[in-house]
Amino acid sequence: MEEEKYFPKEIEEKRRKLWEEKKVNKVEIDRTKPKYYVLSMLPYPSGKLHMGHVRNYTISDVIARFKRMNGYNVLHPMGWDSFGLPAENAAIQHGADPETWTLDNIKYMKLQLQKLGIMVDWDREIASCLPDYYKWTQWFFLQFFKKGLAYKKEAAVNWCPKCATVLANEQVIDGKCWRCDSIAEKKYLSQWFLKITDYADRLLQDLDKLTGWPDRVKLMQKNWIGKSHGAILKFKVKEIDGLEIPVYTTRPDTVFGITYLVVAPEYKDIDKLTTPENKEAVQKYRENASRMTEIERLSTERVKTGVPLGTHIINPFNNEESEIWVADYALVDYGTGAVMAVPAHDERDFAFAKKYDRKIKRVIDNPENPDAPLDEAYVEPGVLVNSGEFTGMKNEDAKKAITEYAEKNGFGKAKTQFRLRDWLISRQRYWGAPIPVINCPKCGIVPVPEEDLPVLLPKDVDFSVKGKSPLSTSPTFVKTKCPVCGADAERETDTMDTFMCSNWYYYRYLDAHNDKEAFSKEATDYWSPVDQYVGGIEHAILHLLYARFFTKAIHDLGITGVDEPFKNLLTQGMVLKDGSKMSKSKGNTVDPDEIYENYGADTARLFILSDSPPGRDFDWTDAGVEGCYKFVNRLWRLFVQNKENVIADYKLPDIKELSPENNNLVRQTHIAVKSITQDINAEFQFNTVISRYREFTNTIYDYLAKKNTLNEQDKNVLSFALFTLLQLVAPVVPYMSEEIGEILGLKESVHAGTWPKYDDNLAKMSSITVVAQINGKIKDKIEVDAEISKEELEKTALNSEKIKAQLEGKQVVKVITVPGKLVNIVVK
RNA sequence: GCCCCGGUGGCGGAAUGGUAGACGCGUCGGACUUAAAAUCCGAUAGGGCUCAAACUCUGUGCCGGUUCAAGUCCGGCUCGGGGCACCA
Repeated sequence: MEEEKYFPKEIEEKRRKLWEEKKVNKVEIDRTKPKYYVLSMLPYPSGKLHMGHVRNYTISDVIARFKRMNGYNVLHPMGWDSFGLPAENAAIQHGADPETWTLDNIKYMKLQLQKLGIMVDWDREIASCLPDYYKWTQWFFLQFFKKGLAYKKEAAVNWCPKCATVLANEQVIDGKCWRCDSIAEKKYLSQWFLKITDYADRLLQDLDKLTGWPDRVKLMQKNWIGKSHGAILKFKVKEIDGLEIPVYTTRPDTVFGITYLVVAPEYKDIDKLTTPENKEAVQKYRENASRMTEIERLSTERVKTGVPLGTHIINPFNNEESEIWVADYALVDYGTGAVMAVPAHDERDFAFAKKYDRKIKRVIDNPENPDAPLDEAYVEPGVLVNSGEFTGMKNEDAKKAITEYAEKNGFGKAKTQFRLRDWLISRQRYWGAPIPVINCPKCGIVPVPEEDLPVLLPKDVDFSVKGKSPLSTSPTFVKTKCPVCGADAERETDTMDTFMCSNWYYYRYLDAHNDKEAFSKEATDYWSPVDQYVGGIEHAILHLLYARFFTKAIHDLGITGVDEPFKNLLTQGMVLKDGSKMSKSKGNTVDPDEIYENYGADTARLFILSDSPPGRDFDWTDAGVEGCYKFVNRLWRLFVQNKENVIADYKLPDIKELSPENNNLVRQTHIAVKSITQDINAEFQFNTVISRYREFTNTIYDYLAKKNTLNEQDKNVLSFALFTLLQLVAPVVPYMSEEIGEILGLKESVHAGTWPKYDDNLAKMSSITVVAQINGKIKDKIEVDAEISKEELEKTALNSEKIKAQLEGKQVVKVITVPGKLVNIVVK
């Protein structure tokens, strides 16, 4: 018999074109079905797909296909996070037009994605760099501005002195400029911020609602938001009437132990607080600090430094005077920018006090060991000493008592503090969405009227300009009229952080061509929230937190009804090659095109799901691809070699009428359906799903190996097994299963069909193996009827020859019987 | 430093407290072939005793505990990975 060989390239090419022509993945609102929105993090169009993309999109695609076969109306869209630095660098380095560069990459990568066989409704494709998209990014900015959620203030940015340019956080690697290795400095510029801190508490509290998120990610967000409880305490400055320094502390109980006070180098009142004798030293220290910040980050042993200002605070609790110092271990943008120093009970203050010979005053004792020497800061709970009327209190109680005392006397109050800072969205960059505001000399900051959106990116810019946004070099862009008073005015030349674009893309897919609004309420009401989000763990904090913030903000503006965007989250691990991270510099990357060419996308999909659970790192090996290619061929042969025996409209006789082998095969089929369905539903455990594919395939091969000829019953049972297998593998190997469905005479696409159901009564074998143990050690394995009663099972085990021999001369204390599993006989 | 997660054959990894190592990769042996590729069959944690089988002991990073029964639960270490990092 002439064997029909498996040629993946031909099949995949043919199928892909058919799917695209027929738009088989087109999806619309359909209220007759439950909806399911599966989303994968959209790629940056860097040039070529990498294996991380392949893994990400295969996972989401298999979920999408599985859900569609289970009767859901499934949306699985795709788009491009297409603003960003690489495009701009291409412009700087070889004069490319960022837009052309980006759109060319999109074109190429889109084909690569289509070759992967993902079921995407490409009519909903979006690209964040196109005006019909960024118009709405700008529109959202304006809504935030109107609500007071977007504001401008002076802020520190990373600055490369050699390139004379601002660096994004990601461009500062180990404290150095990514391009020239100069030490990055801090510089102060007026920048746009979004007030994410207004949402700190809700972002924290609502983490509890996200039961479908990995605990790890929720914990990372929780730490990032960093809520703490403490107090603001205000200290009068002895030398300056009316000037107070407020500090934030989580340890008001240690207030009697203050021996000095520290302000950050950028503290606003620092000039007032510095005496003329100290002016020079303080000035020098502050200059150094601005330069040293990043260098210091490099050192593991952070040496604390500081200089005194010459002024003093008065502690209102005991009227003691203490020096005020400037030290860079105080952070200007956390708390009040000033810290009360209690060396006896804070490790940092202790180290500083030792270095500069400051007084260390103990105010909390360990009740179990009150005379222990203070070799290091004592930070454990204890009892207050040397603390006036609070002496003798437990320190936890004293926190409250001292805060209340301060509040009553007007020099303090309780305070909840977050580590989360407002989100700096200004970028002095070209390839981003322009911030839609106008600076008018008379009216100040004026938002661009909504009807004038989008504010288009100009083409006439100089990319090589240093130290400011390239937009500022455009003669046509900057000069404009004030929309309020009509006077000559200038446009804002900063663009928005690309995270602002990726904040809301998953809503645009829902109504991608709407030119009246960002998306319709009808579309978001139907599709939101995202049921399953799939993407890399590297976005655990920033993107996922910004997107949550965005959703809450537009929820409060009445734009959507949901206040959490992503119901379930799957964070997939990295793709490694032979144990180490794939990277161009190591030369160990794998090109998806090459895999498509040599093995086909089906094999690539199968392999990338097969060896590791989705959440773990995955090691790509050449041997592994080969192994999966063999299995795909084995599957192909199983179907194609038996096509003569397959009955498309097979009928399955009652289980009681089946021959023993057929009975067995029917049961094995139900077992396969059950375990595969459960493994996908539980945790998207595709690695075990693929193991089951192999087991079930082996079962059918074994069945056939024992048959020379097939009678009618055999053919019907075999057809049942084969069609079920075909449905089960369809989400993972979509091209091959579609081709085989046609070869075997299916009238409609296997992907449009339904997911097989299982019968719990049939999803088990008629006889099972049970272990007989003595004191927990296995002594025998016995074959029993699956329906055997507990009593019968116990009797059978006790009657086993091996068990009887072992029980000789011993006394049975008790017998534990677990039906279907084991019998354990406890003896002494 | 603080927080989190892991440690199972040569490798990737399976295992609702109930047969540890499913499934695969690799390796070894065999069949088919003039030969090779492909394919198919078998073996594959370690040790003891055996010609062989049967049998038996030890094994999930280390030490201890709970339990009839522990890779799984609890306590204490240790090694590896990740997140945050002077947050007062």
